Amino acid sequence: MPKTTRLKSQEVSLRFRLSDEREKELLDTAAEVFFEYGYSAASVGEMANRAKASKGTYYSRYPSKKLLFAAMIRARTDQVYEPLAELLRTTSTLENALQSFGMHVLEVSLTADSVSLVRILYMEAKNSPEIGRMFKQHGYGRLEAVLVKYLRQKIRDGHLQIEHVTIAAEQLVDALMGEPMRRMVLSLGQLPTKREKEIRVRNAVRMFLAAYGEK
Amino acid sequence: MPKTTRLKSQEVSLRFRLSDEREKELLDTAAEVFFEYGYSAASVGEMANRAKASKGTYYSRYPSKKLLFAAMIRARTDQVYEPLAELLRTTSTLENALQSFGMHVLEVSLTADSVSLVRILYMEAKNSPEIGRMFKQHGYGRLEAVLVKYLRQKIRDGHLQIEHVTIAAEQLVDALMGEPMRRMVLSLGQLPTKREKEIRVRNAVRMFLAAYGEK
DNA sequence: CCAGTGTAGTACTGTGCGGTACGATACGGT
DNA sequence: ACCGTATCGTACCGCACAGTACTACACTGG
Repeated sequence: MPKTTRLKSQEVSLRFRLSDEREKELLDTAAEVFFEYGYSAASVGEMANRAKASKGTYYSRYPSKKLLFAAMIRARTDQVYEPLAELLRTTSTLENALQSFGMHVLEVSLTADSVSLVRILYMEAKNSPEIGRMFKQHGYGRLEAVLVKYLRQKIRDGHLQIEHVTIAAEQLVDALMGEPMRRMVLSLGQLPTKREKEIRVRNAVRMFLAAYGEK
Repeated sequence: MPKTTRLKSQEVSLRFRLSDEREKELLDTAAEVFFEYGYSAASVGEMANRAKASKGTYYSRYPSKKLLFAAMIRARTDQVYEPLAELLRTTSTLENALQSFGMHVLEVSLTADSVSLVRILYMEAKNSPEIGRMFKQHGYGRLEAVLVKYLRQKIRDGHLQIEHVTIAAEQLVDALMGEPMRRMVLSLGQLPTKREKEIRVRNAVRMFLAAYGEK
């Protein structure tokens, strides 16, 4: 904030050519430390050490630990959930489309990084509801949106009959990844095997189509 | 734990008549503070103040903050999930049984307390996998177990056809409470209304029966 | 080669916490 | 009435951290 002000007051600045890269490094390191210790126990000094930076550098770019955290969350959320925007462009069967959508969702959602992200978001959303809102909006809300849009199309085409589309979409996604995600978040085991993912996806999709598909 | 040992070694002790109550108070206050601030940011001093106790009292009963936390988690987990043991004793229709099971699960899982519990568990399980295991074992694992047992019975009776019973059970429960729980944990809104609960339960159960029920 | 700017490194301040120690007190059992 | 024990209240220690300040260096553009 003070920095921004200063930049503005000098109008044009030529200082930040490599700075984008460096900013990414700084935020990645911050994420690493935040994810490892949790918000409160994470120390900005530790981040500085790992990033071979100094606390001053962090504090010159982000006026407080809290705002550093927010910036990090925003960057990571975009990073993890952006790839989902393109899903379901497919033109194949309904079943195949949902099947491959499911696999993609599991693939992208069950990485160590996104698990850490989810974990810390769940915790910090308690006292910062805007964090929760941000995650809904830029995070898993995207996933839901793309699925709902697809489902509505298929309803118009007469291939599906769903009364509460949003709820149905949420329930499909939850059936897909609820337990695997919980297992990861609770440190109860390794990532599911490809085989387990397939079984889960197939069962969820079948259940969904049995209830809402044309017959 | 040390207390228990001491009791045992002296065989019969007459010291702790009121102590059970007091222990509950101490752990409840600890939970309050832990839930409010998160593990790291919670202070034992604050707990002592709120409980009109002294830090010494806490430290005489629990040798460290971490073990206090563990004791608290254990107590809360039992407290929240014990009532689930009796579920599904019902003798009514399959659909009605699942329906009422679903409503009970939502009822018991979506209280402010159990949401706080889940939240902090998700966070702390990262570096203490035994916390995660404890929660699985004494917590939502009970829920799963009772459902699986019931489903197996109904499979034997020929009312259900399920290949992967455990996965099916998990997916049913996730479809039931995934989104409402997430909304609570992310501080995205109020508890679902009775009407929303009913819709979610009905849709989940229908989906489940459409896939696995006799037809 | 120089001026300007960002930053690593480090030292410092203030604060708050985990954990300990201890005196005063209340109370139940003999 | 006396003893033993648990606890309260409080003061204390050591430490770690957020945030600040300053110095020395490195780079970049002219």
